[in-house]
Amino acid sequence: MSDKLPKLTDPEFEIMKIVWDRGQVTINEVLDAVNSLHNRDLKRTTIQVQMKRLEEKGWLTHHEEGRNFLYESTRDREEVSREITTDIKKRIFDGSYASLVKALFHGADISSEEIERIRKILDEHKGR
Amino acid sequence: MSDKLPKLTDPEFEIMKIVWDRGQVTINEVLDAVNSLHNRDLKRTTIQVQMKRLEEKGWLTHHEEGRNFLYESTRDREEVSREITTDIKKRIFDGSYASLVKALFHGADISSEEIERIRKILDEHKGR
DNA sequence: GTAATGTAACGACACATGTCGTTTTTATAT
DNA sequence: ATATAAAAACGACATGTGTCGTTACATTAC
Repeated sequence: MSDKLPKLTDPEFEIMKIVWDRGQVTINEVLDAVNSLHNRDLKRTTIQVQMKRLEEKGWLTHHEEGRNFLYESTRDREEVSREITTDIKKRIFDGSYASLVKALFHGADISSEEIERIRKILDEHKGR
Repeated sequence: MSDKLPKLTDPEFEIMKIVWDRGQVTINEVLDAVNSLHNRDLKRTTIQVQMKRLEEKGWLTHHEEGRNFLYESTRDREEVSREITTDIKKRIFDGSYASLVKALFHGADISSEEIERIRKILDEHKGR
């Protein structure tokens, strides 16, 4: 259980997603990915500063690779996803799984496949 | 489906929770609740400014009641909860319910009651 | 009617965030 | 060794946040 890191802002989270997708990235890769994925036209320095701040906050590390820095995440994507959902559950739904799930499904059209998958997940937690 | 409002910060959300709990509140009620619930010692002006900003953002309205303002939420609590979970699902789990639920349950000890309740919720969504 | 008390309004300030332009460094190609 | 090109560092700036102190206003108690 690694330490709690400072919260991510939206743009920071977008960058983290790209880092998780690719494992190791240069600033330029992130720049291109952000701009094409989100139809933006951010400048290189913008991404650079964001990533520097992410490093200051402990979410990224880098090492030099020739002329470039290669950045990678310090945190496992799944671990972070879990933390986020758990936090939402606690903060918004008073810790109740059922309340969260109910809010999540309310008025939604879920495919039978999704429902089956979720059932399976439930089954795995039967024993405990 | 009301308009998307600006995101809430953490302190703002704490205030909204208190407002939802009570329906109509004065600034002093919120102040007392925040300070006792979270062991803080915030000043009245702090809460006042927060609530004013919440009103500017569209989350609260107020009317005068004698010497005080009475504030209330413009948004239904459940509706907001739903929006938040749906947003998390989209932004973090690429829209997959199953991924979210899986992350949520990972390594957790859920009571059989909770599991049953969740099963019921699933059943209700069977038909569609 | 005036004093005391409780509220709302105003203005402030430090820190974080999102975004860049410019300068310095470093590596590569001659 | 030097010019060029790419990348990193630096510094900046507007806006948003969290937190107050102080001032002005209204209500209640004499």
